[in-house]
Amino acid sequence: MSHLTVLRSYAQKRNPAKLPPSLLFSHTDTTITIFDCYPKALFHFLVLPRPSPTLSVFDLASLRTLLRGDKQRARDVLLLLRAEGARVRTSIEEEMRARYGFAWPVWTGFHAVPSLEHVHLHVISADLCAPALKNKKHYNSFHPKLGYFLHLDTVLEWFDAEPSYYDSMSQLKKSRYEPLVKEDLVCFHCARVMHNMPTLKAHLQEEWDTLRAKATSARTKRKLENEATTADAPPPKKVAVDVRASEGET
DNA sequence: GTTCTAGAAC
DNA sequence: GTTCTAGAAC
Repeated sequence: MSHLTVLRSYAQKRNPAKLPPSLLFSHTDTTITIFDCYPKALFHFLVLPRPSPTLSVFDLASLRTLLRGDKQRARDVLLLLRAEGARVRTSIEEEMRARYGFAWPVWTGFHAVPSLEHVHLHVISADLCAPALKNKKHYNSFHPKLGYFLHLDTVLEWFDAEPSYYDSMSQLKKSRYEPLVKEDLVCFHCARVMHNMPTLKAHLQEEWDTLRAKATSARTKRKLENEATTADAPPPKKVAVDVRASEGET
């Protein structure tokens, strides 16, 4: 089996439950959600639409083939992916709180020029802190404002635009998108230009650490205020020290 | 998609 | 001399 068609092979499984648990996150009658094998963020899943009698693997070869086939059917598939993507996002947010004590944004969208066959919706946490994120293409392909990463809601808006606009966008021309991944490394948090990948990765980690510190100190502050209004609450001395320490950083 | 590595960049 | 990128090979 070629590595280029590995996603198709998953989507075609009659019984997805037999996929290894290290790969399969969840499935429905119409979708299969897997863990990305090379996660580019702390949380990174792929939602795959499953073929059916009215939706062949050829229709699902890529977002491009899907959009250029029957338009109403394409919209229906995207709506299924959106619904499942929303469920996955909710699971991610629960896990974010459990593991890290706060939840941060999650992006759902497609690469304009995919490397693997079969439509796959990325559901990825907005940190881009992961060992498998190694080069400029990896980073730029998920940058939320660059244009290569197509947010699902943006693609759905194409359906309500002028038909000529839909026809134009659904071409997903390589010549339009491929140059984008070669652009400068711009931090998606603060828009600063980073001069190489090691510098960018260290900076992204700092940005996420700051995000976490702010979120958890805000929560601790709220908690302290609540306790202050409760007469019988014991003075939370250790926590109070932590709050002063983290507030001093900002 | 990843790995490997030559040679550019520092 | 070492780090880093980017293109070839898979």
